[in-house]
Amino acid sequence: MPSMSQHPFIKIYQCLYDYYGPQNWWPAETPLEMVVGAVLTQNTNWKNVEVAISSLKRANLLSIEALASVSHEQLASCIRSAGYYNLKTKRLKNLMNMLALQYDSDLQLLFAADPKQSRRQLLEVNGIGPETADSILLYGAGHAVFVVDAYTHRVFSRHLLLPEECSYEEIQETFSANLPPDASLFNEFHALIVSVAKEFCKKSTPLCENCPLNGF
DNA sequence: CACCAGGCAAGTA
DNA sequence: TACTTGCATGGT
Repeated sequence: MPSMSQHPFIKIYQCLYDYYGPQNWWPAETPLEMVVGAVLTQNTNWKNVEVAISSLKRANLLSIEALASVSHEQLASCIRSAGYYNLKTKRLKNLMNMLALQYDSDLQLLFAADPKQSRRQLLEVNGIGPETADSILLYGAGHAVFVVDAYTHRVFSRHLLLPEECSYEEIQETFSANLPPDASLFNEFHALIVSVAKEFCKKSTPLCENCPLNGF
């Protein structure tokens, strides 16, 4: 029988899952909504993103074609609440244009392609970095790609499970090497890390008092 | 008032 | 290559 100790981070995952239960990410009604949300939530509170997505729905702009063709001004005003709205307007349009050109405006073609190829294509878009690309691959396409974010680094470095100084790829590789490659597991784990970071591992509170991860 | 939030790219030396 | 800065709203 395969030993669980082949995958040391499983115990951390189970600890968080026992504490919080399933998180049911990504919070989106459609694949495109997920993709748009991934751009809008860059360095931004999710609550502000929800308002922006509602605004996009109301304006009937949640299609690749509409987002690509709408004026900069109208799109920017719709997503104003998500912050960096001029920047994110360009980023959304860059991404929609790539999807139109490279994937015939069909997200399913992007999702069905080899994840390494999809990732390269996404990273070529100005405004799409590793976290946004990997979020789309995991939560949109359902590929077993571990998503790293500021919370991941803070929680794991504070609990001495990762060094303070390490790159995105190093963190991602650490998780991949210490977990079975299971998209559902990666999905829940990332969302659970966000939950525990918000409750116990805040930037302003250097000590993670009563954190369920104390002891690892 | 200061600080923070599910990043990323461009500028500088 | 390694640091720094701009981007911006809304909640605590």
